[in-house]
Amino acid sequence: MEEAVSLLPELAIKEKHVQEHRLPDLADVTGEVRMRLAPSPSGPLHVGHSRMAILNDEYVRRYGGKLYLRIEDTNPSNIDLDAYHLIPEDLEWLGVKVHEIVVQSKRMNIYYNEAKKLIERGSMYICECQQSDFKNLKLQSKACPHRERSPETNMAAFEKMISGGYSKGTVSAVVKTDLNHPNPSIRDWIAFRVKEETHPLTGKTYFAYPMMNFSVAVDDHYLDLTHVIRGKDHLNNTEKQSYIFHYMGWKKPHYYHYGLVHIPGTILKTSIIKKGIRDGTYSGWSDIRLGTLLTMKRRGYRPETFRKYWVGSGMREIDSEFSWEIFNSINREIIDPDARRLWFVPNPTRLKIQGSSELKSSAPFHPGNPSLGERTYSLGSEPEIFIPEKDWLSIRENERFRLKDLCNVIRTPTGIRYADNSHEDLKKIRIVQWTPSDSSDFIVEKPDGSIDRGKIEPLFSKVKGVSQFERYGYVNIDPEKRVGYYLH
RNA sequence: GCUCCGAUAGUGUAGUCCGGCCAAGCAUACCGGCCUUUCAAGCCGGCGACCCGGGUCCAAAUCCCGGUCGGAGCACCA
Repeated sequence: MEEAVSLLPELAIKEKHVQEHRLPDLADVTGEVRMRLAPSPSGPLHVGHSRMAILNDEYVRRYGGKLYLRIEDTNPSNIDLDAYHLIPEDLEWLGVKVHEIVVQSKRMNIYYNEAKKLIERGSMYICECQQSDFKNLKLQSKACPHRERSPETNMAAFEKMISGGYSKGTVSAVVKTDLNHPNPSIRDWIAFRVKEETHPLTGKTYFAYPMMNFSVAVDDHYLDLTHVIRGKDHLNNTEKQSYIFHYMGWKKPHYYHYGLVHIPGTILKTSIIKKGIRDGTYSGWSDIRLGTLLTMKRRGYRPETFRKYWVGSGMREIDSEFSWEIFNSINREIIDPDARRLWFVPNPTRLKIQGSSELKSSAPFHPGNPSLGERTYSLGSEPEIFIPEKDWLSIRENERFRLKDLCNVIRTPTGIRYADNSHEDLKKIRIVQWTPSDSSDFIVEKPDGSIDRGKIEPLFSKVKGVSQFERYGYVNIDPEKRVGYYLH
């Protein structure tokens, strides 16, 4: 290797420029790791979710081990049945290797059993206070009247609770913590509550559902997780969950909390998207305006882009702004080598090239990759063509400009006239893309919800996937529908 | 208000735990040049940052204290 470097000094220089970010090592790794992704099934995944998926996957790949997908469906009022299959599909597309899927609603008896152990040990009690009373007492660091009841009484109440003996809001199972804890939300937190809704998966089987902090602690233990990576918004939850680990004498996994990312310029909130789909504002989960993985896939983003971006962002606890600029630049690097060039003319203006003999055009599908072939058109004499209205409006009379890969023309008072086909002053004159008169109508849907209508050159039918519309942008095209989805 | 986090160029980050190799690296954006029949890509060069104030130390982006700014959580969501 050293020899090679000295023989090719430019290689050594190159080496310096490809330095990539590497995620920090995890603490206390002994052999394999076991980690998890824990989304709630309220809808498909979006860009924000992709971070936790990629980060966890990266580490399981680095150290070997097991990655669980744990569907957290213990709140029957916030479940979308489609999410149970959409989430694994999103992950597969992202290239995240899930080894096992765990569904919490199928583990209810595990949670009940652990709760009973805590009740026996006097670490959990059943509270029958009014919600507001319970809250007020806690704020004053005072115990509620049910806190010191005997384990037997609590056990009986818990049995009644899980068999449907209480109605919603009248009872809860509470984990004893520390009533003097400075953070009121950490004081005696609720572990189970009654839900009367029908659960999409288990129907009316259960009446008492665990709160996230309880089921997460129990599952993290029984799945024998070594490391947990999640957003900073879980910092308080980590502290709440640690009480369970402490009471049970369980060994805690290592926790990492990455900072929150603000993702500008797109719609991510599942509740808003759902409402929009219901009332017809959005066409579905892959509506062009959304930030779901389904939408991004449809626009032509590559899964590798997500991985590279999130690995580069690391695991710091700083909050940050998602950079579309950088994200798109990563994606561009991946797609550009295969992106065929095409001419698309938005808002076309039809012009006749006066005074021309028969014209022919020939342009490569990719200037950097001649093997992708070329597109050629024979136009006859004095052909009609389309150019973008925007260009036409800014071209002055007598201005000589070039129709790319065709010929130079001059604007006359009434239209355009053939000038020449000199390549000499290409750097000085305006070069405009054009399409022949027999071009197809084509529509480009853009992420801001707007639509560009125009003409696309006939040979677009040979192209599928992401192409680069010259002087316009990258577009993922659907030749059948004659529609493209704007990428960047 | 309370609790807990954090602060490196326009943006995203490396370095911070174990102070010196950091007169701070990389990417992106921007500027200039080359190449090019795209306002794409590529290549070369450039601009640009350790929040502020004290302290410890031979030495601080790194440790300590105070301030400022930003963020998260705050109880029957996950």
